[in-house]
Amino acid sequence: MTPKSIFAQLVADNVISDPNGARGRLLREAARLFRDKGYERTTVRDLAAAIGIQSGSLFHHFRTKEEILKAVMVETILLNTALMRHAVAEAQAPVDRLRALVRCELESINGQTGEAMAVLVFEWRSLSVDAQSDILKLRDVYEKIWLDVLGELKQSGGVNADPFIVRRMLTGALSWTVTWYRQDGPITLDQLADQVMAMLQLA
Amino acid sequence: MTPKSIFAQLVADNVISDPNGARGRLLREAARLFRDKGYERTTVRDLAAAIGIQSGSLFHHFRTKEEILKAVMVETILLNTALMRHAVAEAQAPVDRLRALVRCELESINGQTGEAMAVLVFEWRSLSVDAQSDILKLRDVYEKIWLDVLGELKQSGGVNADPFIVRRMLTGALSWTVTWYRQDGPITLDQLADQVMAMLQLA
DNA sequence: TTACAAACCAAGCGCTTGCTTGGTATTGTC
DNA sequence: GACAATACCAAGCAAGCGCTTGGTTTGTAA
Repeated sequence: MTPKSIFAQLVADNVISDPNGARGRLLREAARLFRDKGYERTTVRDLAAAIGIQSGSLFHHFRTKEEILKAVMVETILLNTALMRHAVAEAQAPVDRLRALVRCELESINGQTGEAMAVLVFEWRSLSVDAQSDILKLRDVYEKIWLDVLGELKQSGGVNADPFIVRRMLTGALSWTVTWYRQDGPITLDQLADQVMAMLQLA
Repeated sequence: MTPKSIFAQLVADNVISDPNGARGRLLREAARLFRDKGYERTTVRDLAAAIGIQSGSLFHHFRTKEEILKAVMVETILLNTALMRHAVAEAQAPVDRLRALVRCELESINGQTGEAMAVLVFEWRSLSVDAQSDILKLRDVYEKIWLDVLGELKQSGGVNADPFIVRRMLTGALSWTVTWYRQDGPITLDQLADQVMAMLQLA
């Protein structure tokens, strides 16, 4: 299963929006604008202009501006949970599974879905409390994949620190790459994943 | 030199504002509001109300709202650079110096100056480009302290990964603690620092 | 007591915001 | 080709925003 075919399957199942449709196009542009300018600084007029419609017409597709932000986050989590699941399934040894997760999350953050992932990380506070708890449930599913792998590694002696804490530290470390890593820079995502493993003395 | 006396010295030297004065009080409240609600969602009326004056009166102390954000960031960096310098000076072995830096940054993020540090990390985009480059210069001084210590450790074989990358990963990991660590929770900041060192297989 | 600056208030201006409204094209279906 | 349903536009409203203004109070020092 390639990332592309996973994506196509989710679109077919109506889990995430078709990027060619109006809704999907808006969500992609919204993610880009939200990351570049922040949710608050992005106006509904900006969003509408990005897909070439009037600002009022936005509210035919979404009831509120916040609903757009939430949709970006929900679809991003669902997609990346699926990608993560497949990445971990293809590796055998616990260390390899961790590397696969690291590599996959780096790809999520710095690849195609990077804008949306950055929004997920940095625009959390812009959501209402209700929406936050909805997203949190989806995140728990995602996080469990990580915790299972880190738990294995702890038992086998690969890591010494607490899995929960390691995961939280890695969340911050990997998310933060969005602020400094450039795909067109001197190091590849594979090399970056290697550096992370080296930092943890696991390679 | 205790953290308190370092703070007092900086106030005496007019490097940072007296927390009892109007300006210092506003900056502390601003940091709290900016962290809790975000810069954009915090209005000048919120800021004024927090120290009990009218919104217009704010502009007697600061020319613009952005100037308040910038002041929060500048003072925070200057304070923490000084704290960091003293922390690293008191440790001897490279590993101990790294632990001192980790411990110090955890304190910055989760202690008294936590609100302001969170603002520094998460409200970066809300600054104008000019203000960003001003802050960046101050950050470089701060970062050099880290890079020197990590460079030593790399040479002595304590770490295998690239110092620049390790620092960036640690920046993310430690900053991220602001989103989940609680001072009144089950683990202390010292234990958290130990976990970080264990994660890096340095303890 | 006077003089003057710093600190503050009350009011509101000009603008932008998210969102609504009433109406018009466009599309799919039988 | 009739007929909804869908997608969109043009206009604008009510509220909130950062900031300004003219004037008053408070602190300080001669």
